Amino acid sequence: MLEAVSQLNTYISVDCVVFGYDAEKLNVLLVERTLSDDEPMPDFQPDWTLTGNHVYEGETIKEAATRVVFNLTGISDLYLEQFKTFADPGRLLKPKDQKWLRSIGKNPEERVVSIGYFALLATQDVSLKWMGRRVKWTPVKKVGQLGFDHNEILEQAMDALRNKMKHEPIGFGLLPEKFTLTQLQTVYEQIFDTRFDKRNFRKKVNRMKYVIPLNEKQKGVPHKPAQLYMFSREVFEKTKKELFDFVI
Amino acid sequence: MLEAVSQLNTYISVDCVVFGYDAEKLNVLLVERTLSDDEPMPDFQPDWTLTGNHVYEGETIKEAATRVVFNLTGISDLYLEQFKTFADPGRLLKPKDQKWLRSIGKNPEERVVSIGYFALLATQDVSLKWMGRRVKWTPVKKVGQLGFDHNEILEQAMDALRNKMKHEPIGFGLLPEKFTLTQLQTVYEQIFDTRFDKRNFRKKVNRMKYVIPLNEKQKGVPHKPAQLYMFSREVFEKTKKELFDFVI
DNA sequence: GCAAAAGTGTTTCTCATACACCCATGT
DNA sequence: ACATGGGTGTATGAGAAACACTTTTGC
Repeated sequence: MLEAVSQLNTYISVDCVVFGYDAEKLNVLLVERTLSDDEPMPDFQPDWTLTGNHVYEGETIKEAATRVVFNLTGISDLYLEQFKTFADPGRLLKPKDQKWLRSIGKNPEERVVSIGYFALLATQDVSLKWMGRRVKWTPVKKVGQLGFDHNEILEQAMDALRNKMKHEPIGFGLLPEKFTLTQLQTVYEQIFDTRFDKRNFRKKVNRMKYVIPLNEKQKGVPHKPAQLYMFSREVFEKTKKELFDFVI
Repeated sequence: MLEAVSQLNTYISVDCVVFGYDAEKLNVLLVERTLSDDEPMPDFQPDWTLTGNHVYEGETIKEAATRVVFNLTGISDLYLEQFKTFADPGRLLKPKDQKWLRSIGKNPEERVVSIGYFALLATQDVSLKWMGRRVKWTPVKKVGQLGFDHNEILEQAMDALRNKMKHEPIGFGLLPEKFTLTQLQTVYEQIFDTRFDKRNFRKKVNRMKYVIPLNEKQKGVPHKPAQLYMFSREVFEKTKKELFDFVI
């Protein structure tokens, strides 16, 4: 039984909001919540939660978050950022959450600290791994009621994502390595729920020396094939200027 | 003995990086770290740490952070933001940290989660409270070696402060309610370690409708007295526009 | 009257915004 | 040939940046 090893730290967990963009919309990775087989509980209807886990002994919290994402996606080289910690008493008071806590042998009165991370992926790069539970992508706009306080965590992750995307070039993390300018524009339009003018958007991107055109075009599309681009973090780090813009 | 009450949560603490601006430079609030009187330990030289405390039973983490700041400053109406959580194993392995942990009856092997908050104040609004320990303002640029991993936490708080100040109007939290434009400019110059052109700065601030001139001027200064201004969060919330600027 | 900081205007250049048509490909 | 998205230029207005002198007060 693994639990004995990690017992000491069952009160520290990481929850990962894994965002995956599929060329049309933003999705989030959910796993089914069931009770362990040892302890069947017929009145527990499975539902869905964000992905998360305890932090193991000796493991840093970022390692724990990386492990959680890797176990489900096989990907470890991705944008991953700690955005907020959830540790209020009574954040897991719903009857179903309490049942679940008891089923894994936890005292449901005890406070659980969840450190929230969000991660960015292009869904096309991923094939989901079966880890003994059902796993699925769900469009963020269609997420229903989640287990624990995960609707709250998802909302705050979206806020953090939007905020960061406004000022730093992380949107590329949602695209495949080679992408078209229309794909890039669509990512921002989807996440900010707005539209941009194509010509102005491209003029702006043109000034960003870290968005680099490749000697390559789309293939097999039933229209004029688009130029492919890549993002270079190295060039970004060299060319960015510090800015000062407390907002009007 | 208070400890019995809060025993369950000694593994969750908040650390508050309280920034205070004194019209010249940015300071941070430090408290002296000593061992409890019951357990004198002659080879433990007092040193300094950020302010922090356990989270009490039934208390939210933000309440805990507010309490920590209030106990030392008497102020509860201030900018306070959770910026990062520190929970890695071995973050308190220095011999002095281990001694201190043992002195309060904690197992030094056990992981301690610290949720980091930063707070903003004008030092002139504050008279520090004696809470059984020495407390002082120290210029951020002159902070020496702190206890625990608090140098790391302070650095990350500075990063978070700078980042937020670039894009949101929180610099006002470091000034008294009524301030001059030169004071405002100096805050930003100090924190970003740069200089701005006075005329251009004032033109920019002029466009910010939420920086409101008062019918009041400085008094008793040996030069032309400056116009006083205040910040209005309400006006800000109404007039800000969402912006889109992944940085060049 | 002098020391000290407050306050103010113009020019130049870059960027944001608004807007409509031709191009290359697959079927 | 036609349907589909790719790709491009110009004009206008706002803001960023650079730059030097006059004003008001306390002493």
